[in-house]
Amino acid sequence: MGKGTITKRQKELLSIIYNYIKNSGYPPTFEEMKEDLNVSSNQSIIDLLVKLEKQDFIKRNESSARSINILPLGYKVLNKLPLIPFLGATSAGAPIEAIEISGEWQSVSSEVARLKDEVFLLKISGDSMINAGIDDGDMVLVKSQKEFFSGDVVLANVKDESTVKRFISDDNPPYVYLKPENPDPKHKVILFEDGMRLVGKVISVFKNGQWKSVK
Amino acid sequence: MGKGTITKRQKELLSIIYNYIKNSGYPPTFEEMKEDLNVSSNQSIIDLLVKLEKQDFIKRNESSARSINILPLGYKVLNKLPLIPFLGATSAGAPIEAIEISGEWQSVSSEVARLKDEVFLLKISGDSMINAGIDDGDMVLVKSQKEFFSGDVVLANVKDESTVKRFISDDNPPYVYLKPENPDPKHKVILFEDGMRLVGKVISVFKNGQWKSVK
DNA sequence: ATAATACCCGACTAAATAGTCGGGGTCAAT
DNA sequence: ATTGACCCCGACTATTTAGTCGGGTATTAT
Repeated sequence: MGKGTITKRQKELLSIIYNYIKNSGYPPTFEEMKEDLNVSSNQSIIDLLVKLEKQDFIKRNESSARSINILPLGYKVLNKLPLIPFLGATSAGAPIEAIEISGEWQSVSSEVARLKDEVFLLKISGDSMINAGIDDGDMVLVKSQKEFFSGDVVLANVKDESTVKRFISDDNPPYVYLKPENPDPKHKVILFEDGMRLVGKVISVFKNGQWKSVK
Repeated sequence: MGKGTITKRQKELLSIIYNYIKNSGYPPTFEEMKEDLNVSSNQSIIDLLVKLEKQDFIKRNESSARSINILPLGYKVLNKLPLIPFLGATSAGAPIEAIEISGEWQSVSSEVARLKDEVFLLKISGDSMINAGIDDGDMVLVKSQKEFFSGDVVLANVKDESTVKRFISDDNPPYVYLKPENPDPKHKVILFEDGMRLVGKVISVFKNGQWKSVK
């Protein structure tokens, strides 16, 4: 068997690693893998790990404890993503709400908590960004970050409200403000002032059943 | 300073741990934390870890390498969840597609890959479940799992297709099948047979701009 | 003044952990 | 028959890693 395939035993170990990480938040040691795989020799584990690594299912940091990463190919071969080809035409994710309203979701809460910092969806209300292709009721994907460039569509906290606008910053003359994308004069620019905070960048918008990137 | 507060140094270490996990997928060792915190003694790290632990910001597995978990309170104190109160009225998540189409997302790919196994969204095509409140074009949240109860709305793989139906299993007399929720007789029950596989439970459906749970 | 708290040092020990060495058995392909 | 891939054993070593010991300083509250 060559590259690209996986044997039963290799898959068993990969699955053990996957489950261990899922349950404890960090990867297993050799000892723990030996126990779970029901073998007594370190060499057995190493043999399998080396093969998993050669096929790009995992990555290891040598001489370092608990340092296995499962790579995308690894998740794929574990059949943990059986729907991906089907999902190709759709989209996927984890609504924070669904996770927080029910105790049923505790087991994934640590991963979700970590993920929540990175990206989240948001429902838009208002029409101040229609020229950027973001309409009332649309859902947008926001990536939480700290550095922004002029021209980014951002999610900002202004006083007690959150708003999505285009962020403009120019040095000459120096000015910084948030700009609505709607020609109607009732939408005014918001000068950047103390207490305002940029929360994240708006990456894409869900429209007509699919995701489009925001420019 | 008592329980519930956090000092500057403690927060620095917590932040170091957070970033390390985010970047490598597993927690740091004492040595790595010493380096990042710029101290030379293990005791410095232990002092801080013990205090973080007492305040329920982290959990450790004693005598075990790289075994720090950041607890929900820890994420909170790190101010990594600034939008949660606001998001309360909306929904959030990480579209798999958005992550895979752009190189920009590599840094979160390992978390996302892990999460993808747990929950994902799916766009429904067909009207076989309209009586369960799931219509053509709706987006549903599916939780990947292995145990199901009779009555659950499930995502099943039947031959080469995936379908969402209600799963029925009864002991007396013994029968197991998938049931459409549409009175039109063109939708027939699907008897459970070899090769069929239940992939996950349909938890909620996105409709009229908000998530509703599926019953 | 004294005590308590937070943070730190450097040298040390004990345990956990990854990795090595030199084998062996099975199975399928050549 | 022989080879190679795959998986395994048991004893071993080297390194990494957590934790200990006995201190110290600066700051703040009592």
